[in-house]
This record gives sequence, C-alpha cells and structure tokens, in this order.
Amino acid sequence: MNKVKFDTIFHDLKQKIENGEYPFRSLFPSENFLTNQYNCARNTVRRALAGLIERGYIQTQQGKRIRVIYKPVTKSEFKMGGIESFKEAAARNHFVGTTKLVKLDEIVANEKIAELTEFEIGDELYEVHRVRYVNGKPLIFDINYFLKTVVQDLTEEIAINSIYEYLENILGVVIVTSKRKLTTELATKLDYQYLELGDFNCLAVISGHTFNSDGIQF
Amino acid sequence: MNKVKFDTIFHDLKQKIENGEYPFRSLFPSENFLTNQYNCARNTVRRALAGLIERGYIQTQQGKRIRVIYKPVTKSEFKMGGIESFKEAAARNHFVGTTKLVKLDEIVANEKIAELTEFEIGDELYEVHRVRYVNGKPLIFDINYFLKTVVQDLTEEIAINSIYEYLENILGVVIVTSKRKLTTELATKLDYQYLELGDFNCLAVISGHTFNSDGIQF
DNA sequence: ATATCAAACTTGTTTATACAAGTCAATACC
DNA sequence: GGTATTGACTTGTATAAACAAGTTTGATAT
Repeated sequence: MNKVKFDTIFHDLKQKIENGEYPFRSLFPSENFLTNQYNCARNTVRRALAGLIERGYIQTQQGKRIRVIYKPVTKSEFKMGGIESFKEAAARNHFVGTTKLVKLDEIVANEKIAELTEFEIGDELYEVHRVRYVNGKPLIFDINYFLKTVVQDLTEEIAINSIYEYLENILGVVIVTSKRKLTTELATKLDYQYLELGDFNCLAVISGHTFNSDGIQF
Repeated sequence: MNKVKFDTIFHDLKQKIENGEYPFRSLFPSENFLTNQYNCARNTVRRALAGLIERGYIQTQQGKRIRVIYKPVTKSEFKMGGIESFKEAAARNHFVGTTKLVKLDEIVANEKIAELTEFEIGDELYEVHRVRYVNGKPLIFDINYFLKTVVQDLTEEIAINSIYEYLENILGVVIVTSKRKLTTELATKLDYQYLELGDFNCLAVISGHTFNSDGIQF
C-alpha cells in the first residue's frame, strides 16, 4: 500500500462511501472539515477528493457542498481498470480466474502489425495469445505483443502466470504509463475458436500501449 | 474558452505536441523551465501537465525528465470523449453528422428500466431514441432517458438538435458530473432496424449517468 | 581505467496563505 | 408579504516555500 498521505485519505474516504457511511445523494463533509479531521492541508484533502471525483464517487460544484453519487453495484460486474493484471482483477472481484496459453511465438513486425501496435516495422516481438477463464467460462481473449529487447526470455510458465509480475520483479522493468483506447471489432475465427461467444459475434477491444521508464513502448 | 491559467497552459502545450514541436519520444521541457516560460507557479504547470498525462500525451517519472508519448493518429478515428454533445464531437472530427429522431415517449419507469438506468421505479421519464448519422452512415443508436421533473417540455425539435444545449441554455440546468461505464451487448432487433450493422451483431454500449447541480440524476 | 561519492539536477508530496467566485440564509428594507 | 443586500459559508485558482525521493553527471580517490 502507498503510504502517501493524500492516498491514504483517498482510500479511507472511498471505503467509507462504499460502506454506506455516506450514502447515495447525501452531503459529504466540507473540505475544511476534512482538513481538520485528517490534520493536513486543504490541498492534500483536495487531491484525495479529486480521486473520488474521477471515479464517480462524489460530485462538486463551486459554492455548493460535495454530494455523494456512488451507488453500490447490484449485479456483479467484472470490471478491469488501470494497469492491474488479470490475476489481481480476478482476485479483487472474487472470481476464480485461470489462464490458458494458446500461442507464444517470436515474430518480426510487418506493416500490418506495426500499424496495429504502434511498433516499428522490423521490431522483434513476442506474440502471446492467452484465453482468460472466469469461473470456468472463457471470457477474454488476450493478445499481447512484447518487444524482445525489453521482455527477454519469455517462457510458457511466465506467460501462464503474470507477465507484468515477471517484468517488475524479475527483470526490474519500471512500468510508467499506459495509453488505452477502445474499439469494437468483428470477431475473428480465432476468437470463435477460443471463446464461447454464443450468439455474440464481435468484441470490445481494449488496446493498451505500455511504456517503460525510458519512454520505450514494449 | 476557459481563461483559467493552468487550462490555457495545458491547451498551449497540447497543441505544441500535436503540431510536432515536441515529437514522439522526445524530451519535454522540465517543470522549472515551463514555470519560468509561463511566468507562474510550479503547481500551475503541474496541473497543466496532469492533463497531458491523463490524455496519454506525456509520461513522467520521479527524477527523470518528462517524455512525449503522443503519436498522431493515422486512421481517422471517431472518438467521443467527456460530456460533449454529438454535434460538438462531429464538428471536432470534421464529420458531417445528422440526427434522426425515432422515438419520443413519456413513460413511467418499471423495474427493468429502473435497474438499467438507476432511476427509481415510478419515476416519470422521457424516452428518446435517436440514430446518429456520420457522413451518411448510421453509426450510433442513442437511447436516452430523462427525468421529466428536470427536463420539461421536450419537443421533437429539441431532440433533433442538442438536448444538452437546451438544458444548459434554455432551462438553465447546470450539468455537473457524469459517470460512465462500458459494456458489450448483443444487438437487439431495434438496433438492427436503425443501424447498418452489416456483419456485426453486437455493440459497445457506453452508459452514462448525468447529474444536475442538486445531485439529482436525470 | 574504474569505482565511489557528492553535487546538481529532476519530479513528487505537503504545508500555508491569499484571493476569486459561487451558494445560501438571515437580515434589513420598502 | 415580498425584495434586495449583506455576510458567512462553500469550492476553485494561484503563489510560494520547503522537503522528499529518484536520476544523472562529473569530480575525486583508488
């Protein structure tokens, strides 16, 4: 856990909202009150509040009090946010998640792949296909491309577990930023083969681009 | 345009990056340099930088210099962000956007709709169905529910133009926050009827919840 | 030449203060 | 009774300063 002040305040307030201490639509304590309560500067409180605003927990408007707009989710949704790995997301949502490795190849980026991944043509890459099972059902077809110069010696064992864990803990790669964008695409035969799509025939594609601390995408 | 200082700095830097003044992967000026250049406090610069980080334009890491990770999009993507209306998004992306009103009914929320929209059962709502055409092709099937007590006297003319414009300028409703989440759903017959789905049979659904200044969702 | 260390950077966190701007309610006024 | 105004709140913006923590670079000693 991050021991930074504004972060602990953020998590504390977030949990209090989730626990119903500040219910949906109710008024939230003012910044001044929180400043006294946590014995810190108003800026620090404001940084914590900014996190709650961003996540749709509270709303603010100049002059008025802060309002809670968080409503507990009834259906158990499986939402993956940020840069957390599949394992973490599965654990947080109380699901049993397993992974099956489908493909682990070494390739050289052609024009099509370069366009898709924003790598350069000629870059040597690992191509990893994995199917993510949640409670026994295949839900996510995960296609990754890793730059070989950064991600070295990728084995099947690593791919089945967490590649990000391998990167951070073993290789010491510092993951800094990730850009994300979302598109909808027609399901390919590959997708059909590994996912029980049922009547669905297309997918929400979350494409992320991850950079290490030297600004190199991998 | 917002005449707030950190916002003008943000837009200035954003445009310079988009214009290629600071190309992909290059080093960005340091916070101190920018502080002098814009003749302001470091915090103000940092707030501007935070916007660039959030949008995936730059990356930062403690101790190291700021790096540009913005890459101009080759394909003309149609991306809608924030709470801007369809008209604004269409104009910004240089598309010709038109709207066709399919349905404008007054309904009372039943259990199913309440679950879907987070309104309460029994709330009186407007149900608006609109098809958004981009360059002549129907791309977006837009379903909205508005709380009648907030959105009064909704006419067909208003629905064809911008409802948000009507809310803010005519009714004086202050739009404060919007929560969004994304799911993928099987296309319904309704969707088939109005969208040229082709081989696609499902949709990316962006469901947003919008609140006015009293914390009331509408 | 190589390794070590210190100084000079960088970004990240926190505090304190001041003022701007919007909301709300009580009060004074007609 | 209804209306305007004032004053006490609220959140939003901006500045200045200090320190923490990480990186880079160059001087120094071995």
